[in-house]
Amino acid sequence: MKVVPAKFYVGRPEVVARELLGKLIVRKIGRQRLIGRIVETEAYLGLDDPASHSFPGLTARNSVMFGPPGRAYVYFIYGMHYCLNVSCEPDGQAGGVLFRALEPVSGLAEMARLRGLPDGASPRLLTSGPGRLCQALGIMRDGINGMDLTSPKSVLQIADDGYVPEGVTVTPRIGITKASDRPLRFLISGNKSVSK
DNA sequence: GGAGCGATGTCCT
DNA sequence: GGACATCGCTCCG
Repeated sequence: MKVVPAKFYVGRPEVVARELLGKLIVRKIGRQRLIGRIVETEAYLGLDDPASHSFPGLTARNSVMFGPPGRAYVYFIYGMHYCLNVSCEPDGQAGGVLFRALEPVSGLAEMARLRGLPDGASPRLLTSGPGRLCQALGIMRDGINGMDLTSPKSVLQIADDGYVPEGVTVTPRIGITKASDRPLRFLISGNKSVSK
């Protein structure tokens, strides 16, 4: 199992989003390691994508999207949820991939605790949805936004254990009002942890 | 099991 | 002041 290098993220978001399927998100909290397999992603493009946070141009909030590839972009939405993205494209160009769902692999009891669910709760409820997966991994803006996901020292990383998805399904993106027709959502076909 | 809806903070106009 | 890349609860069948 090795950390995915920064050059992986230099490409276009729709390519990176597709290739991230099957990779692992590794979250270190103290001695614990919470691990989930990426089963659903969405690509958000740059200045030509009205649904993207980078569409209005560079602001304080979206600056990570315009920065170097492989960094965590975390934002707060609907007054109570966080969402996790990774920046793509070279430094100076906007683009990113939203993580929409994981399949829990390791640390399920701690994920349930962070979610406020009883130990032994259905794995589906832990990390199927962008807000849920952030809560299950203890991800918020402070301390995580801007973090380099390609550094072995980071407490949040993307890793590759060689797993290759059998099938990939492409659909329009979910929960957006603008540009909701573009096929930029990617998921592992038939996976139980994909969001609704 | 599905439709409807309220909660609630931050950012940008 | 309004929109928002969401979630979980209620109510109905």
